[in-house]
Amino acid sequence: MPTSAPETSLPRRTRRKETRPGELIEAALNLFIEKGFAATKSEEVAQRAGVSKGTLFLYFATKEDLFKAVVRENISSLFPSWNEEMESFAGSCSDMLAYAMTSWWERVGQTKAGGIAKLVISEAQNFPDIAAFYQQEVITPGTLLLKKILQRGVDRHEFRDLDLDQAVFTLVAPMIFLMLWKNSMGACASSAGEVMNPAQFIALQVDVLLNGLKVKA
Amino acid sequence: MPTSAPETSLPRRTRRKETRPGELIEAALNLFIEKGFAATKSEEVAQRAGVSKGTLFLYFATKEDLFKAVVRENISSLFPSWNEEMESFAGSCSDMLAYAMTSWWERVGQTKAGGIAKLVISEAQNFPDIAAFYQQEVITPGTLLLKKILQRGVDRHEFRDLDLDQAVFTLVAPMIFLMLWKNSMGACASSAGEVMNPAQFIALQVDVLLNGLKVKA
Amino acid sequence: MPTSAPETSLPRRTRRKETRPGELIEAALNLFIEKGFAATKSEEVAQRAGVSKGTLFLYFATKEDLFKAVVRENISSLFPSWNEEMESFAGSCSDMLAYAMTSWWERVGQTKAGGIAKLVISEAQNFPDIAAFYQQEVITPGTLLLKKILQRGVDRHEFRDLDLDQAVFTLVAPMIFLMLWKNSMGACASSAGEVMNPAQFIALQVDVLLNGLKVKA
Amino acid sequence: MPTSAPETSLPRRTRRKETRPGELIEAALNLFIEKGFAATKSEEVAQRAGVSKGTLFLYFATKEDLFKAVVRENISSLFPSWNEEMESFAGSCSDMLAYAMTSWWERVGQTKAGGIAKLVISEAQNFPDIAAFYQQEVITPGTLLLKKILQRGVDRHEFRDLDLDQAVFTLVAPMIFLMLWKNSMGACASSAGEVMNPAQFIALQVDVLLNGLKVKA
DNA sequence: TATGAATGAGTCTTCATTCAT
DNA sequence: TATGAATGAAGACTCATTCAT
Repeated sequence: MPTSAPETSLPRRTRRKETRPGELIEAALNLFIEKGFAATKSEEVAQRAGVSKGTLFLYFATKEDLFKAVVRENISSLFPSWNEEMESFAGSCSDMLAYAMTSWWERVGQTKAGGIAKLVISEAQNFPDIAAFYQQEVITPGTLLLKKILQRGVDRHEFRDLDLDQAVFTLVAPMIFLMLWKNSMGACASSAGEVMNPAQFIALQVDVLLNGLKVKA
Repeated sequence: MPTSAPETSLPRRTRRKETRPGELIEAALNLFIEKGFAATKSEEVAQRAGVSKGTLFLYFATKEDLFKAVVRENISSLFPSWNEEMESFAGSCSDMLAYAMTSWWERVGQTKAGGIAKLVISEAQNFPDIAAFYQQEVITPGTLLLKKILQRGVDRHEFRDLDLDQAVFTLVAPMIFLMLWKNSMGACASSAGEVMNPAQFIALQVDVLLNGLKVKA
Repeated sequence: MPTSAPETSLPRRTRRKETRPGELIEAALNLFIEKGFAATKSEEVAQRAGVSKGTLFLYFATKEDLFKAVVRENISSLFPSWNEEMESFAGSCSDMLAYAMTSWWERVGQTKAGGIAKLVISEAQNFPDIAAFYQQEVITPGTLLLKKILQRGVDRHEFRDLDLDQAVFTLVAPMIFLMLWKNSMGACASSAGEVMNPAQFIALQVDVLLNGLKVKA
Repeated sequence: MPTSAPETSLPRRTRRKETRPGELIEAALNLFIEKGFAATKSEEVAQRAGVSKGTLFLYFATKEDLFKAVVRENISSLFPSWNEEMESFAGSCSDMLAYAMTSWWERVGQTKAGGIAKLVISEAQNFPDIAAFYQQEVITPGTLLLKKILQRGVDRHEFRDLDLDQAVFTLVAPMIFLMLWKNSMGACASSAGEVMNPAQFIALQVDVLLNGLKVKA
C-alpha cells in the first residue's frame, strides 16, 4: 500500500472521446480475429481497450455495430482511394491487374484486416445482418472495382471477351484463399514446412491468370 | 425381458448400441454445417438423432469431442479410387484437369462433405488437432493428386513448366472459394439475384486456367 | 464437515416436474405483489421456489410468460365456475348482485390474487403485452359476467334500464378501489386507525348501488 | 463576465439557478406519469429539462429524491378554494354533489395531477413517506370535503342517514377508478374501441349514486 | 455550477453438463 | 444404458451515479 504512488499513474477515469472509438475498434479487430466474433466477449474488448464494459456500449450500441465499425474502418474506407487510383492508372491492363492484386494483399491481406474475410465467412449464417452488411460494404464494391479492370482490358482488346460477372471470381478466389490460409489453416503450426509464401503465390497466380485472360497474339 | 425371443428374428426393439454414435455424428454433421459449431445446441443434436440430451453425453464427453468425431468421421478418403481413376486416365491433360475439377465438385463440393471445409476453416484455430488431421488426410493427398495431374501435363509438354507446388493452388483456390460460398455467404438470402451457378463458375475457371497453364502453340 | 450428515437432508437435485410450475407461480405471485413486476428478479423467484435460476426458465420462457401464468392460475381460472354459478342462480337480481360482489372479494380481493389488479395497473404502460393479456383474460370476461347480471335485472324489471356498458363500472369501481386500497395505500401503516373494513365497505356500496339501480316502486 | 451589464435589463443568459429544480421537477412529473418511476431514465429527465445528466444529480441526490420532490410539489392543495366554494353553495345537495364530482374531474382528473394518483398508488409501498404525505395532504382533506357534502344532504333530509365514513367511498371509488383507467389500462391501445368517455361515465355514476343516496319520496 | 464521459453492479436469458432415477 | 429435470457459469446490455474538467 505505497503512499508514494508515482504521479505518472494514469487516473482511473480519462476523458478521450475522440480517441476511444478508434481504440475500441482496434481492440475488437484483434480479438475478433483471434477468437471469432461470437467467442469474443464484449467485456474483453473493453478491457483490451483499457475502458470499462459500459464505455464500450457508449460508443457502439451492440456487438454487431462494433463489428460493422471494424469492417468500415478497416476495409470499406479503402475503396475510395483505390477506385481513384484505378481510374487514373496509366499502364497496361495486365500491369493494372497485377498491381491491384498486389495492393490487395499489401493493404488488406497481409494486415490484420485480412482476417475479416475468415470472420465473415465463419459467422455469416449466424449473423445475417453482418453478412448483408459485408456484401454491401465490401463484396459489391470490391467486385465492381475488379470488373472495371477486366472491362478496361476487354475494351482495349488486351483481355478475352468473357462473362465478366464470372471472370472476377478468377481474381477473387486466389486472394480469398490466401487470406483464409493465413488466418486459418496456415496459422496452425501443423502444416510445418509448407509455409505459404504470399508473394510467390500471388506472382504465380497472376502469371497464370493473365496468361489465361489475355487475347492470344 | 422375454428370454424366449427367437435369436434368429430381428428383435423388434433393435439393439442400437452400436449404431448410436453414428446416428449422433450424422445429426451433428448436418447441424454443424447448417449453423456452425458454436451455434449448434447439443440438445438439437440429440433430438435430431432421436435420443435424449443425456445420451449424447454418454457417447461424447463434451461438445468438442463430438465435433472432432464428426470431422474425423467425415473426412473419408476418396483418394484411393480417385488416384486410381487418374492413373488410368487416357485423354489429354486438359481433359483430365477439367474432369478432376468437375468430379471434385460433384463428389465433394456439392455434397455435405463440401461443408466440412468451411467447418474446418472456421474452427481450425480452436481445434488445432482437427486442423492437423485435415491437413494430413485431405489437403496433403489432395494436393498431391492435383500435382500429379499438372506434372503429367508438364511431362507431355501440354502445360507450362511452372513451380507446381504453387501452381496447384491455382486449382485449389477456386474450388475452396466455391465450396465456401455455397456454405457461407451464398446461404444468406442477402446476395440477391447474384446466385452463383457452380457449373458455369467451374467452366469459366477451368477455361481461364487451362488457357493460362497451357504451353502456347 | 460432519460426515454424519442426516439422511433426511434433501438432495440438492429433486425431480418434481409436476409440482414445479405451481411452486414457481406461487413464489412469483408473492414476489410480484410484494415488489412489483419489474422490481422482482427472476433469480429471487427461483430461489423462493427452492430451485435454481435455470429451472425457472425451463418452465417459463420469459418473465412475462411467468406473469401471465400467475394471472391465469389465480384469476382466469375462476371464471368458468363463476359463470356457471351465475347462470344457475335462483334468487332475485339484487341478491345475485350482492352475492357476486361478496364472492369477488372473498375469492379474489382478499386473497393474494387481489394484488394483481394493482400490479397490472402499475405496469400496464411499460408492458403492453401484459395489459392486453389482462384485458382479454380478466377484464373482458369479468365485465361480461357483471353485465349479464345487470341485464337479468333489467329483463326482470328489477333494475332500471341503463346503458349497461357504463353501468358495470358502477360495480367495478368500488371493488377495484378496495383491492387497490388493500394493496397500496392501506398497506402503509401511515393511515393509522382508518383501517378499511372490507365487509362494511362492500355492504354499504351494495346497499347504495342497489338502491340506485333498482326500479322505484 | 461583463460587469457593466445593467442590472435592470434581463440578462440574456438568464440566471436559472433558482428555476432549475422546478424545471427538472416539471420534466420528471411528465415522464413519471407517462412511464412510471422505474421506467423513467434520469438522462431523459435531464434532457427534457434541457440540462445535462450531471446537473440533475446536483439538485437531487438520487432518483428517489427526485420522485419525492415531484410528488410533494404537485400535490398542491386545491382544497381551500374548494372548501370555500362548497360552503357558499346555494343549490340542492344533489346538485352540489354532481358539481363536486364534475369539478374533481375537470380540475384534477383530466389534468396531469390525475396521473399523480396512479403514481402514488403504484409506488406507495416503495415510498411510505410519500404515501403518508399523500394521505395527509390529499386523502384526508378530500374525504373531509366530500363528507361535508353528504352531511349537508343528511341534515337537509335529502340523503339517507348512512355511515358517512363509508359512504364517501361511494364517491371516491368511481373517480379514482376513472383516473386510474385514464392513466393506465386506458392508455394502452389494447382496449380496442372501448374507449372510456369520462363525461358519460361520471354522468351515469352520479345518476346511480344520487338515486341510491337520496331519501325515497 | 455545469458538463457528459466513464463506471460497474445488476438483470434477463442461454446452454453445456450433471445426476437421480 | 437411457432419460430429462436441474444446475449455474456466462454473456450482452442497461442505467443510476460519479468525477475530471
